[in-house]
Amino acid sequence: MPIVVDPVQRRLDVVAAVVRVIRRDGMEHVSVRNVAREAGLSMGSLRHYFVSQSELMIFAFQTIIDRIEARLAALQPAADPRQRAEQVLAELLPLDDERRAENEVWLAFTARATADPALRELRAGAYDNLRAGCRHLITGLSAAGLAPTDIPAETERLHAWLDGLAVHAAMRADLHTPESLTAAIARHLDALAIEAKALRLT
Amino acid sequence: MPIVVDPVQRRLDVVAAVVRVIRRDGMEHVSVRNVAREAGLSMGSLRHYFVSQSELMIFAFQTIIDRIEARLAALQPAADPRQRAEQVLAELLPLDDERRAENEVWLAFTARATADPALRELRAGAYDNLRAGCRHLITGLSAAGLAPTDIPAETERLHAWLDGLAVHAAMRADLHTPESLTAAIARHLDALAIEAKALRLT
DNA sequence: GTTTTGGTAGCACGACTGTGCTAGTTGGAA
DNA sequence: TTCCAACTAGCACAGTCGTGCTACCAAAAC
Repeated sequence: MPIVVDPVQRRLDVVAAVVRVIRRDGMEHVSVRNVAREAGLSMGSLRHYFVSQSELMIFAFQTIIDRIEARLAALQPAADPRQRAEQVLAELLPLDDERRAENEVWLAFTARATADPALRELRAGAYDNLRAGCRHLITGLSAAGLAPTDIPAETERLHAWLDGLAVHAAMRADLHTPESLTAAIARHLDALAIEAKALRLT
Repeated sequence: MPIVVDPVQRRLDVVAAVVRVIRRDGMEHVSVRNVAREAGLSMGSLRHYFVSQSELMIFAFQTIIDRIEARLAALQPAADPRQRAEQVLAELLPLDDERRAENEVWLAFTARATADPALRELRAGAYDNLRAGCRHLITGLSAAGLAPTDIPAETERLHAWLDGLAVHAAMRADLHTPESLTAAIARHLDALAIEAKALRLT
């Protein structure tokens, strides 16, 4: 073997190249050749790590998903449900460059997944996981009297609001600063608490 | 001239073909050839109506945007702010096949617009218009005591929730029935009213 | 009648696509 | 040393891409 390079790391390097191409040129320019060039590999070499383009796309999407879920899992869970919710939601919104990139790429894959069965399945799984995470947050808040007791309804509302805000942040990054996004988080959580309190009094 | 066909109608027919290709095969298969075949035209004929692919894409996106905004404008505005809000929000969510198709295609264009300056501009304009519409609804609700008085904050919240729900409906059409979507609208508007009332009492 | 105009059709070109395939190269194992 | 597996490189093929271009046709204008 030549210079020993961890094959796992190589595959991740290729994913990084995919991400750069998507962000710079758009999903429609993600070809085997472009990715190979971006990764500094020959076509043949790239094909040694990914036998087909579809395998490459699936691995790239899965890697992005894994990274986001790993970051969430690594959070030191706050005991206070309100703090916990702020923590998790802040982790899921594009508050820094890394997450801005992730968010853009996520959207690109999400769109492509509509017409690609394999990507569709990955997307559905990620959707379900995020929905479960939202439900968990709402359950905690609700138990503390900080959210209404209709768990499914508030879960759906939080989930839709969260993804919508992420889409908006990707569409108009100039209008959505880290400050405005964190403020939006606080506002939604405040609203849930106020509503819960009002419902309790009736 | 041969059979006289309204050139405006022809262009709209081509847009319909674009929509079908996007829904059936995905945005990456929208080529001049595929669209021409889908529209029952030769390549040369298609190019008589659209000199370039980019002009075709821009016109198609603009047409979708116009159609949605025209449908909104055609609504008989209810006097009651709550009914008005329900009316408008229901018009913007994919409650029937026509709007499901529009929603899917809208998402595809939205993704493509990230790397295409011309589409980006159209998208930004549509975003601003929808945001203004949300602001209008919130202003009416707020004046009637049915929404908190922080107009910008509630506008952003409504807008994000709305677009997020539309994305979710496109991603998991099976989980988002017309019934669940209209229920979600009612729930969010109820929440705004409850919150407004609670804030007024403090 | 001829000319003009609006529309249709499709070939040709060069560029790019994914993938099959062969050849070569390198470093550790036998 | 020989051998082998991991890896790199890139050519070849068939197909698709957007677009430039010419040819053709039918009806309206002249």
